[in-house]
Order: sequence, then C-alpha cells, then structure tokens
Amino acid sequence: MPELPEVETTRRRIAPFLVGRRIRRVITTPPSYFFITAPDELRKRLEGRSVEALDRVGKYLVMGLDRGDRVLLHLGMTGQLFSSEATSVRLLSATARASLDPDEQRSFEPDAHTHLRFEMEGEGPEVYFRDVRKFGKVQWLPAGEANERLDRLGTDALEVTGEELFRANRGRRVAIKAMLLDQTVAAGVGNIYADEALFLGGVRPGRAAKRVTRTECDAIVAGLHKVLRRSIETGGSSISDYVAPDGSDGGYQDERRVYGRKNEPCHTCGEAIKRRLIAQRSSHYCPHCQR
DNA sequence: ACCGCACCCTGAGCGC
DNA sequence: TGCGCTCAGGGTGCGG
Repeated sequence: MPELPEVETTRRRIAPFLVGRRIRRVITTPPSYFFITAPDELRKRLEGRSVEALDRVGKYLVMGLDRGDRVLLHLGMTGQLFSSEATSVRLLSATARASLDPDEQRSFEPDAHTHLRFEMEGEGPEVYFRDVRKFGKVQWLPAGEANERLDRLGTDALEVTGEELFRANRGRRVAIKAMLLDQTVAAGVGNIYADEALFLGGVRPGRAAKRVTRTECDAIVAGLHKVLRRSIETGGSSISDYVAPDGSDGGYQDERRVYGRKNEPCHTCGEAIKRRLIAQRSSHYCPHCQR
C-alpha cells in the first residue's frame, strides 16, 4: 500500500508525537513474520529510550534513538502508523464499520493487528503500528551496524535522474515497469506511482527496459518527480488502507491519471485506460498516449 | 547476472 | 449464508 508519498506523509505527521520524547512502555502482539527482531527483545531494548529523529529512506522509516541505536520500520502493504487519538473507518474491519453509527467518532481501540504500541512519557498520545497482512517489518539496528536492507537501496526516487534510470536499463530485457519497481534502481517507487510516471513519460509499462531511450527516461523521471511531489502535497493516496497518522485520508487518489482506472477515459485523449499484468503487478496505461 | 515465479498473510468483494 | 475464487500501495528467496 504505502509508497514514498504515503511513507513521507506518515513520517512528517507522526514525528511530532515521537521525536524529542522518551518511550515509557512498548506493547506488542506475539512473535510473527512482522517482527524481524523478536517482540520481547524489542520491548527490552526500547523502553526508556529517547527518540531523537525520524527519517525516511525509500519506503523505510528509521527511528533514531539516543546513543546512535536505530529502529527500522516498513509499512508493507497494509501497515498503518498513527496516533492513538486518530479516528478513521480505515482502521476498522468491514463488520465493525457496518455496525458503526454514522456520526459516531470514538477513538481507535488497539486490536489483534496492532503489533506495536508506544506509550510515551509526558503529555501526548500513544503511537500505534497496525498491520493486517503483516508484510510490514520492525527491526532493531544497533549503533554503528550496517543494514543490508538499507544498503541495497538505490537513489531515493525524489532524487533519481533520467541518466541513472537509463544506465540501469542497459541490456535489461525486463519491462520498464519492473525497473521502476526495483528498489535498487530508485528507492520508494511502488505500483501506483510507477504507472503514473510511465503515463506522464508517454511510455507503456510493458516496453523492454533496454528499448527505452535516454529522452524517454528523462520524461519518465520528470513525471515521477512530479507525481511524487504532488502526492506528498496532498497527503498521499488513500485507496484502501492508508490513513495519515491523524486518521485523515490523503488526497492523491482523486488525481490519479491511470492507476485503478481500467476502462475509464484517459483525461488527455478520451481513450479507455487498459489494465494488464506486467512484472506480476497489475498495470494501467493509455494505449493512445503511451508507446 | 538475470528472470519469472512462489511465497509470506489477511480480508474484501464477487459470482454462484 | 456460505463457499471458492480473485484481488490488493511490498519484498525475499529460489531454481532455471
């Protein structure tokens, strides 16, 4: 679910509740795929520690603690990082939603999917990390220790250049879409913004990477920067699970040009948007505007 | 090295 | 109501 703009929005809006505060208590769910570092160890390591920074690297969030230790967070597909005061139907199951009084505005109660709860010292709400599918991750990073997940990442998608994309594409038979999704090429791009960038670049997602010209790479990357920046401005895309840390929806879902718009008219030429599987991901494009 | 695919996990929505 | 199927903003690890 969350790509660079959603992770960046999350970072900006959850930081005030974390940075400059001390963690009093950590409550977790039982060990699972979600915990790279076991929940017991996490609790032991984190309680009493001060949060000094919250950074984003690609789709990862990195919590900087006192003495140089760090905590790696990844939201996966359905991860939600939010304040305990947040209110949103996106935090509820369909059954809970159905039985909800439409005007009711009660705050979120931690459920079985709320894998991390940070109780902070002093004034202010708790911070919750909820993730239904458990594709998200949390990992303790000791001071001074490198991390291969982070080290693998390429240039952040906001800074990547057309030249870099073009160079990565040399000799590659895979679809250009697969290159955009490759986090070692540009960190932070996911399925929505790959499709949107390719639309703005005028290149079909299925085209072999090595057949994309340098000029087209520039256009794709310019489009990528444009959609990422605009999405951050509007608070990301809320399509199924994503909510900002205060419970509010993003706004970029209303500005999508192709993603999830199968059979709907292209805003530029009116032709029906097509959807097909490319690089094992559902991909959307305009057959007239993209070559 | 590169490439495609299975797999990790849970829930929503659909047709029957 | 229920069953079986497909789909979902991600990433890793395997064999060919």
